[in-house]
Amino acid sequence: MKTYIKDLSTHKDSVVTLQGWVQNKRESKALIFIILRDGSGFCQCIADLAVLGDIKFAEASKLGQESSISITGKVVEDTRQIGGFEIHVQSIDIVQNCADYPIANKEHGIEFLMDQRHLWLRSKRQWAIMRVRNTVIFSIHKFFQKEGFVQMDAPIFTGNAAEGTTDLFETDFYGQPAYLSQSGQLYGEAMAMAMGKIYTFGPTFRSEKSKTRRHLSEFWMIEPEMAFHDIYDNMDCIEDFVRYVVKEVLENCKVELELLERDTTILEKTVEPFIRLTYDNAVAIIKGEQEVEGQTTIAVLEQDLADTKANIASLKADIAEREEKIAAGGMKKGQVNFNLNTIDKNKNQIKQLEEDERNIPQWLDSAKNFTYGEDFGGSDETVLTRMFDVPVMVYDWPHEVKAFYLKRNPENPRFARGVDMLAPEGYGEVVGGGERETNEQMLIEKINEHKLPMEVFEWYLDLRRFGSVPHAGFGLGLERLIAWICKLPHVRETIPFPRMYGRLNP
RNA sequence: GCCUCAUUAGCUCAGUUGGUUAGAGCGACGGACUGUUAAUCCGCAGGUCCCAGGUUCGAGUCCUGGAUGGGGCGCCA
Repeated sequence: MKTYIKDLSTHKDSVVTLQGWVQNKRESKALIFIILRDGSGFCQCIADLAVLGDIKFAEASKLGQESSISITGKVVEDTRQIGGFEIHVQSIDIVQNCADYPIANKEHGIEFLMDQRHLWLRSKRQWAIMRVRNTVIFSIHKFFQKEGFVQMDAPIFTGNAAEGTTDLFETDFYGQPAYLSQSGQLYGEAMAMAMGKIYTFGPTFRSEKSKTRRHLSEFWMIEPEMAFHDIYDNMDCIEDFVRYVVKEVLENCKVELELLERDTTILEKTVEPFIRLTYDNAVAIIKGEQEVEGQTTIAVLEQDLADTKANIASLKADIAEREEKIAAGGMKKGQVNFNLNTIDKNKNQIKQLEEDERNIPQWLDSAKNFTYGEDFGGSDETVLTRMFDVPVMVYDWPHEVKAFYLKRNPENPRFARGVDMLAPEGYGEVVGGGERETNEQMLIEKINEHKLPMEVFEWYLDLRRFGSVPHAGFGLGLERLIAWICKLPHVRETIPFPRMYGRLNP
């Protein structure tokens, strides 16, 4: 039976052997501090010259970052350490000593890190994110299984587009064109008529040339579909589902969230009811015509812009002050380095803030001039969710802007019964779904309206000919959910090897 | 497809109005020192200033075009 770092608390004061990699190392004449990582966690190991002897100690002191080793030593409680324990080393076996590991313990640029993705996955932040991803995936399955859903796999090769507008990746399927799946939903509907409640969990491909923090070319989507469910049942399901997953992460990923420095207040708020708004209502809020808790979006955004400007000014003042101090001289070298590093960090922050400074006025403009009847843009979602601290569900959309398969509101046919769930803190659309059209004639009209080839939808129309029932479902973007839960600046860090516009390797 | 910002040492960045031999920190390497938390201190090495044209007595700096990357819009989860 092997021992892992996560289980050290059960081995207090006994001697164990750990196998792993040198994450970092500090050395002196008689002591070496090795931060060992074994995939399950991180642990400081102290090697003493008096214990190891000259030869072994010299070997250990030469260990490069990410060298692979096996360490035997005593487990000692030490509250200063991450896991609360450290190892007093008795012996070290070197599996491989390596040198010149490319990723240093310092700030790197995103392009460099993405090129080193195969190695970057080993670093602490990425370790934490991948473990949150694992917990999210596992809890998604747990939720649907406990609710009686049947998991199904939709095909990845498809002969048609579910929604004509999106760009598809074309491949060659024995001489005829085929497209990589951009949604398993239509197949999910067929399966729901067989199983009652189903969910898909699979990869999705979209060749949108989008370079934003929310887009990947290959991402994972979860698509439940439920027979005898309407739009309101659907919203209940979305809410229960998202609440459950967030709760599971909060319970099982404490160490990871702490490592990511995630403020969990907003996540804990998901126990409260989510906000439900009709499209009309949401538009009024976006345009600043309707207040939320005494404030309009316009006022909030203008305040955000003012805050951003003030932040930039104070960071610049801080830099100037530090530069002045350094120039004045008399500072120790260590202090100078510290100040230089801080200046670098501030400059990076200023760059990000300056992008906000450029973007916020655009968003403000777009919100003020929002045309009723249009779909929300990314910035409109940001503006809307900025007003609330729980997820927002917007439903009953103008039918023209939504997919052909959505049901019309029988009381007001201008609206289609779609629903989008927008995550707080500016993360925007995480879920899109709705109640499906059950009337065959309405569907045929819509397919024609969208200029889609009727023949490939014949099988889909069969679902309306044989025992058609009200049904609803939604699609959840796994990476967007993880990005929000971890509060990451970009979805690219939520998937082991991201595929996006301009990025196919490694 | 459109808009915008950027590209200088292995990495993160300075480089003033165009002006002599392009700088710093981190990392690497050599040494000193220490229950250290990105330790600290001393020393040393390290450059096709993204590419191609142009303006100029003179270009890292200005202009034109291109490549690559960041961010935003459209589109979407």
